[in-house]
Amino acid sequence: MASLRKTASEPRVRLNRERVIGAAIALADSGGLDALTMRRLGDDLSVEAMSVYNHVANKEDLINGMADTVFCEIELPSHSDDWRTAIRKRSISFRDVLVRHPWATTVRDSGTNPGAATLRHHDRVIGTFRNGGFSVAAAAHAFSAVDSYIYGFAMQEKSLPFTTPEETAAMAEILLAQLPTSDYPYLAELTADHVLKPGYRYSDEFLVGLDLILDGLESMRAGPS
Amino acid sequence: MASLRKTASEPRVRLNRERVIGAAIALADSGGLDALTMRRLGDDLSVEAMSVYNHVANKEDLINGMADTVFCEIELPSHSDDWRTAIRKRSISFRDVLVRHPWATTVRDSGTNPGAATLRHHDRVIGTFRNGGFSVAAAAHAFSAVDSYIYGFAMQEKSLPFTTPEETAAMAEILLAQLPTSDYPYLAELTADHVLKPGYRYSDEFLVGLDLILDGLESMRAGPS
DNA sequence: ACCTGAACACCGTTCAAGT
DNA sequence: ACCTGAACACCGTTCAAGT
Repeated sequence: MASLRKTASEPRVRLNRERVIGAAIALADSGGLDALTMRRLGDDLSVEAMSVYNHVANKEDLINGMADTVFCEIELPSHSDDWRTAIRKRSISFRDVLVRHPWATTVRDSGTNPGAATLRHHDRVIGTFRNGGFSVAAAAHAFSAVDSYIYGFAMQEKSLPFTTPEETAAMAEILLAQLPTSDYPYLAELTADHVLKPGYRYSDEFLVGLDLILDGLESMRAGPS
Repeated sequence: MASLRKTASEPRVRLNRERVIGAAIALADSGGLDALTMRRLGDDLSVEAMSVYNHVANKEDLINGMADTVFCEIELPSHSDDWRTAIRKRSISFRDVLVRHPWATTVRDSGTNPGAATLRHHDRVIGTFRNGGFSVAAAAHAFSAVDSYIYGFAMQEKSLPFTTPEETAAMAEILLAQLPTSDYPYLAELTADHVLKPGYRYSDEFLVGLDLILDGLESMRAGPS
């Protein structure tokens, strides 16, 4: 029944790699990487699961393609901004992309053979540091520090079982109620005096840490190698 | 055949949660989380796969248990060190643990109901900042920044297809040879002038970024909230 | 050139049955 | 109380067959 198209005139779009990857991203966005199944992907494309293999070597190739596509969504550092502004903007954009595609935090396209989008992006980031006055070594340090922070923050954020301030507060109340507060006094203090403050949002921590790192990089740039 | 014990006198150790989790960690350490299969785990324990369910609710429960166990391996921040030394030591220990158990980088025990080891560890880290003179808000910032960095660094490190300087150099040569260097000039420069330098090891970047963050935290602690 | 259906070797998990 | 075997509903992937 599911294989019957609604009308004979339905224009049956030809399958291609781009459509396959797009549908796969949509599937992973809404249900996580676990929901991404070749059979389910075929369903979404109104095709048998095995047809997908005509456009993708295997699941690993599919996921690499997804990662490279998602990398394209990250705003490249602008040439007209100073290094700090440029890196700050692209870092914020990077995190936004990881929030939209949480599965991407655990997928490493860079592994063996990164896609073109990934290479171009990395080149531009390193170039931004170099043109901003960083030595080659300092640019390597900066790149590593900033991207490690972004990936790690996105992963921590993803693992939180709440997002809105209301959810956070509700969760914190429960945690605090069932926590043996005498065993974990500092955790209790942090929860009561910080997390439960009105308007608290873990995501606000992102810029605090990012600016802290950018400040450090500015000193590194100005100071000795 | 596999179900026959070698000798009748073999002392058949009773299964328990601890042994199950230990074997699961060993399996994931050597083959990644993909290699961790209930059936394979049963094999390693000389038991049918289904017996594992007597000691573990399901695979998710198993993985949570593994994460909490691994958290115990992280050196707690010492009470006798100043905050910076204490956090630096435990951060290095944290990364060491994630290098030993790479699968743990993508597993979040903290999610819904963190284990006792995780809670105790977090409490001690926050306490170290508080006793070091950080306000509650600053301690929250510090905790978030440091742990995001550690997780992210471990993830990047895990995804690299090389570890020793020799492997790195070999990999960099190949990359450089097949890279259209005119399209990616800065990536090429970084590879040629930095990565290919004798003794280069990506893991050395860890302390550079960590100390940069600790410097920033020291300013935050001393300066205004 | 692309799509299909059946098949294979796996998964996690349930459940009745054994001891 | 713990372990087992068969079974169920899934996986990724191969391959011969269709168009």
